Amino acid sequence: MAERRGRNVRDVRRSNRSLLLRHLYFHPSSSRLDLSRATGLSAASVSSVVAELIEAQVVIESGALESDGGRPRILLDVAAPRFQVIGVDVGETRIRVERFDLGLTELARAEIPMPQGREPGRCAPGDVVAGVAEGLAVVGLPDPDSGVRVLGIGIGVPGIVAGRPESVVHCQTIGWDAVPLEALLREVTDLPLFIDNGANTLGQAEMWFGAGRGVSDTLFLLIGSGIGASVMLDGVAYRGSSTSAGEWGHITAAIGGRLCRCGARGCLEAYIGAESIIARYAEAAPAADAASAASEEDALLRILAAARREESEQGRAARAVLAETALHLGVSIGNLINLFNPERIIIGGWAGLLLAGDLLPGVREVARAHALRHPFSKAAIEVGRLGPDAVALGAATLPVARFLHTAGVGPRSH
Amino acid sequence: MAERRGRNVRDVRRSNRSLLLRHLYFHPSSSRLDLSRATGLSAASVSSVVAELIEAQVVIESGALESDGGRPRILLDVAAPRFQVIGVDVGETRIRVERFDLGLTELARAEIPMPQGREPGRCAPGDVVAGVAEGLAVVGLPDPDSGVRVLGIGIGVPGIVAGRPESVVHCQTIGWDAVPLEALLREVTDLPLFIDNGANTLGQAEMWFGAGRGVSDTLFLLIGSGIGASVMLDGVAYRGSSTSAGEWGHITAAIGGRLCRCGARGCLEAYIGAESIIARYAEAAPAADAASAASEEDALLRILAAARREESEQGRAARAVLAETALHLGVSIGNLINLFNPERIIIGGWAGLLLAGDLLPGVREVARAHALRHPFSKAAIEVGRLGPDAVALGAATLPVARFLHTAGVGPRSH
DNA sequence: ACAACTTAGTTCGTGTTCCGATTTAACTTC
DNA sequence: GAAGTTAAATCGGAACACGAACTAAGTTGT
Repeated sequence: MAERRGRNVRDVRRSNRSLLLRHLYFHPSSSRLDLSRATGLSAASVSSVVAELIEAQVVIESGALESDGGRPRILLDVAAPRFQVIGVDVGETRIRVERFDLGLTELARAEIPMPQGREPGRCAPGDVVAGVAEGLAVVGLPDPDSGVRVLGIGIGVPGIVAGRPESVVHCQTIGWDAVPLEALLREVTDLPLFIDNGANTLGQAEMWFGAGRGVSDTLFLLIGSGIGASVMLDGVAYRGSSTSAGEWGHITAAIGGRLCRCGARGCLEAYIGAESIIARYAEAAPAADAASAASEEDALLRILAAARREESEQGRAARAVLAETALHLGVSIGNLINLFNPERIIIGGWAGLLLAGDLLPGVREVARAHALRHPFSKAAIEVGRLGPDAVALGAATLPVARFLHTAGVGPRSH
Repeated sequence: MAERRGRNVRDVRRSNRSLLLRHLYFHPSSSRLDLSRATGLSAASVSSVVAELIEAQVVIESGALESDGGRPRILLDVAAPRFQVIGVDVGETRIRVERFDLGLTELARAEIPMPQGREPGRCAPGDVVAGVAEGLAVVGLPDPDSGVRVLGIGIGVPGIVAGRPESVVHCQTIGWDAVPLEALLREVTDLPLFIDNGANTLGQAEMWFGAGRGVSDTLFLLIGSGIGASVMLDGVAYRGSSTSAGEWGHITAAIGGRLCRCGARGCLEAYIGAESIIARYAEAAPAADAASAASEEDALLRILAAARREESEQGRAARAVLAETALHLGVSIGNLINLFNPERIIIGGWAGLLLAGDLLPGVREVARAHALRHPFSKAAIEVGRLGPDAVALGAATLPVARFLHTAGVGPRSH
C-alpha cells in the first residue's frame, strides 16, 4: 500500500514546470504575474521557470498588454507552431487521420474507407494498419529542416485497449481478440504511439474543448451505432485495473432481454444503440421505408421524423421505439449517477446528438425518478458540443497531454 | 483545469515524512535501511526524517535485529501506544463505540441500543447523538496526564455523507434529510470528527486489514438488511463530486419491478437485501416459520436451511428466492465489472457473509455470463474477511489515515 | 518637461531539502 | 585482536523556492 517513491528536490521543479506549462496551455496569453497568482508560486519562481521554458523554446513572449499606469505585462504563450501531433480515429467503416499543431489547430486531414470484409462489421487488423499508414502518408509530416517536432500519434479505436507497455486491443463486436496494434503500427511509423478507446478520446476532447471544460468528475456517454462511455474522474480518464473501465454498452439492462450483437441478452446497447433502434423499428413497423435508407444516420433521421407524424401507424411505432430507448437511457443514467456521483453527464456520438433534441427532457425525467435525490441534484445532464467527428481531435490530445506533463523534457531526440 | 498549487521544497519533506510513516505503519519493525530500499530515498534522507519523527515521539526505536556479520539493524516502529482513536458504528438498531490505539488494537468498547421509534427503521438524530455521547462516556478517554493523544473520532453512518467542511447526512431509508450530524456531535465532544458512510468505513477496514490488502481498485459490496457499496480506486475511497458515489442499493435492477422501501420500483436492494429476501420468502411460502424468527439474521439462516431440504414446499420456495437473489447479485456484479474494471470485488455485510457460502459459485457464474470476457478475467470475486462488526474499526481508520497523511504535524494542540 | 506614482519583472541572499561520499558504530570471523 | 561486514550518521554540495530589494517601463500631475 502507498508504495509511491520518495520525492526529490528536483521533482519540485519538474512539477512546477509542468504546472505552469499546463496553465499557459489552457489560459493562453497570460503574463508572468497571472501565472504567479494562478499557481501560488512566487513571482521569482515563475520568472525562473519561464526563463527555462523560453530557453527551451517551448514558450514564447507573444506581445505586451496595454499599460494601465505601470510597466506593461508581457504576454506568454506556448510555442504551438513548433510542435505537432497526429490524431487517428479508427472507425468500423473508415479511418480518419488528422495533423494538428500543439494548439490543436487542424493542419491536414485524410479519410480512408475501410474495405468491408465478408462479414459486415468485421475488419482485419492488417486493413486497419494499412489504412492508418495510408492516412499518415496523405497528411504528411512537417519539413524536417523546419525545426518542428512531432510529438506523437494518438489513436482512438473501438475496443478495449489493454496491456503495458505494448497496447493490445480487444473488441468482441468486431472480432478482435488481443490484437497487438501498437506493435503492428510500429512497422509503419517511428513516432510515439498513444492508443486509447474511442469513447475515451472523444470524452477527452469534450473535457478539453467542449461540454466538460473545467469539470472534474464527468461521464461521457457515446451513442453511435453501438454505445460506450468514458469515465473522467478528477479531470482524467479512469481506466480501472486493466484499462477497460467504462464498458457501458454491455452492462445488462434487462435480464434475459433482447439479443445483443455481442451474443449476450439484454445488453444496454441492444436498447440504446442506433443499430438496435433501427432494428426494433423495422420489427415494429415492417412496412416502413427505413430499411431503404442509405445509411444508419439516414435511417435514424427517418425514425425521428416518423415519430412526429401524429396519426400514422409508423408514427406510433416510432414513438414506442424511441420511448423505450429514452426509458432505458434514463434509467441507466440514473444508475450511473448513483454509482459515480458525477458533476456532469455528457451525451455524445452521432446518434446521441440526433436523439438528444427530442429525447432529452424525457431522459432527464426518467433519470430523476430512478436516481437518489441528492446525487441527482448535483448532476447536470448535457449534450456534447463537439460533434461526433472529434474522436481524432481527442486522440491528438493524448500526446499533447504527455507533452504538458513532462513539460517538453521527456524522451527527446535532442 | 489542473489548478493544483505550485510545489514548495518543504512539500518534499512533508511528502517524504508521510511516506516513511505510512510505510512504517503498514510494515512494522523496519530498519532505516529497509525504509530506504522500499521508498527509494537515500539512507541519508531516511536518517534525517526518522530522526525528526523520533524527536516528535511519533516513531520509536523498538529493538535491534540479530547481526549477521555487521552492525545490527535498529528496528523502528510507530509509537502506537502514544496515540488513540475512537471508532463509532451508527447502525439502525444500535450504536457501537470502540476505542483503539494507533495500531488499532481495541482498548474499550460499548454498545448502546437505539430506542425504536414509532415507525420501525426511523431514528431521530437526537437519539443518535445521545447514543454516541453515552458510548463515548462508557469507553472513556486516556488519562490526560499520560501524554496519550486522541487523534479523533471516526463515525460510520448508514447514509450519504455530504457537505464541507461540516458533514451533513442524508438517508432516504431512515428519513434523514440534510441532518447536520457533525454540528450536532460537536455539542458532545471537542475531538476532531471524521464522518463517512458505513459501507465506506467497512470497506476501508477490509482494505487495510482484510480481503483488500494491497489491492488498489476494489469494490466492496455491503449486504445487510439493506445494501451499499464502497468504491476504492487507487487504494482510497472514491467519493464522487459530492461524496455520494457508490450508492449501489438503489440502482434500478428491473424497470417497474418490486417496490423498494425507498419508494421507488425495481431497486437492487429490493432483490438482494436481507429484508427483501425475508419478505419474498414470506410471500412465496406463507406457511413457513420464518416470520417467527427472533431477528433478521435468524430468519435468513432459516431460509438458507430450508433451501437445503430437498422435497418440501418451503425448500422449493427458499431455493427460488435465493436463486433470484443470486441472479440479481451476479448480474449486478457483472455490470460493476464492466463499468469499473476492478481488480477485486469483496462481498461483506452480515447477510453477504451468510449468503456467500451457498450462493457464491452461482453468483460467479452469472457474473461471468454477463460481463465482458477481458475485465471479468481480471476481477476476483471474494468474501470479506473481517465480519460485519468491523464498521467501527473502519471508522477508526479515518483519523489514523489523516495522522499518517500529515505525519503528526497536523492541527495539534501542542 | 520632469518628478512622483504604479505596475511588471529580475536579481540576490537565505533557508530547506535531498544526495553521494565519507566516516563512525557495532557487530562477526579468522 | 586484526580484518571484514553491515548499519547508521555526518558533511559538503547542488537544486530549489522564496522574500526583499532592485530595475524596467510605463502613466499621471503640475
